[in-house]
Amino acid sequence: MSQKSQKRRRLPAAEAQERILKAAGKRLAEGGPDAVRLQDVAQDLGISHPAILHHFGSRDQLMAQLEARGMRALQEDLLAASGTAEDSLARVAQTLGDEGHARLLAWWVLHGEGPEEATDWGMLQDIARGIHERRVEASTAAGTAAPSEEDTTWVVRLAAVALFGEALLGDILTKSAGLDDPEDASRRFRAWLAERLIG
Amino acid sequence: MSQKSQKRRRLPAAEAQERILKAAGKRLAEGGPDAVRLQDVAQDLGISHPAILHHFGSRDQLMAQLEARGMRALQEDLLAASGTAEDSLARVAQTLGDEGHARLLAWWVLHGEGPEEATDWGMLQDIARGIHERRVEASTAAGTAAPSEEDTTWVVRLAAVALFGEALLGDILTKSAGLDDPEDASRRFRAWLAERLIG
DNA sequence: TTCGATACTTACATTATTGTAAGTATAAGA
DNA sequence: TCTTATACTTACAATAATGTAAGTATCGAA
Repeated sequence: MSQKSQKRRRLPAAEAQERILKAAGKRLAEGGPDAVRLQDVAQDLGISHPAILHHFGSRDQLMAQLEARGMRALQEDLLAASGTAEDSLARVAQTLGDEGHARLLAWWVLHGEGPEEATDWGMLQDIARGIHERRVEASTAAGTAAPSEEDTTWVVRLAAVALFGEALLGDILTKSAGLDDPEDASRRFRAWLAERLIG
Repeated sequence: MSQKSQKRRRLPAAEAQERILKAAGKRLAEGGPDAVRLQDVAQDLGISHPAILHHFGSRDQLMAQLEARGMRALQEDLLAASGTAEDSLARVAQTLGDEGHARLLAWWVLHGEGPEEATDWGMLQDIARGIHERRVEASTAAGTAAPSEEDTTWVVRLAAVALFGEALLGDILTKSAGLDDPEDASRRFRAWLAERLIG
């Protein structure tokens, strides 16, 4: 069934590594760190598992690169999403949910030894600051009292934990509520949440 | 170092199983399903790993009982917490966070094949209904417009995902914000959230 | 006190997974 | 075309996990 070894293909190292990281990342997002098995990843790619060891040295080093790569992608997505004022909640939600980043983050948090050092969470402070500025502007434009900085901190924190939780639990909650379209329920919930967070 | 086998102790089956479940549950909450290894659990208890197999037949059956037990405990805690009108958010938060239930839930969600069937999520609907009644009462007492049922649905969903997310991400977010006392930050955030959810 | 059920142990089988050794073959440069 | 570096393969070693077989010892009851 395997396609006859018509001629061994030999990729440049960079591309081979890229493919391996992608395949491993898929398994990581779906089943967590323990689901990243060299043999499985190798089979996904139609190569032998020592080929992976050849490129990465050991499973641990592969996982380290995966972590770094994943967190970098999450950061970039978050930054990009938070930059667009309009509809940013929906964008972050998509980043967390559809892209599987929430699951990745959850795996690392649960695993207890995530990429703490590798990740520059300071970025979140920048985002919070940016949002606070916008909130102050909005309130002055509306002639209402400006929100305190602490209030913005909590609003951002609420958005973060709520979207994260929604990405993980949304489907279960929808089912438990007796609804049938998780997509729709999630969308309406996020709309309601955005309204409530801004207003 | 191990205490000399002075005399083999022989527990009644029920108690032995109880101890095994407890030890396995601890490992489950800390490291997830893959961290529940028969040999480790056995060592925690000072017994040999086939003793566990003797009581549970297989690792899978042990995990099944763990799941059932964990979800039952979570449900009971949630019911108990939601019964007390005052401060119920804090109680649910404690149930989710301190007791490790949020982590358990997360593990199962991530693992993809949680105790779907075994768990009666319908309970959540009952809780939501009870909360809605209280909200309506409160609004009539205050002379304000009664909230729609849908609004209550979303409020409950928000509380659920936010507390869940906070239980998992709280410490990281606190650290990233440059604060130093995660306990205190979490408490203040929950207080702020309660205010905002009710008000 | 004896006897039977069974909670538990030791020793071993099985399997899955990571890692190693040694060789093969392909791409690329001289 | 010859050569060299190296991407990759096959075969195997090492380890760690679950599960099994057979026996031992303890508790409870007759």
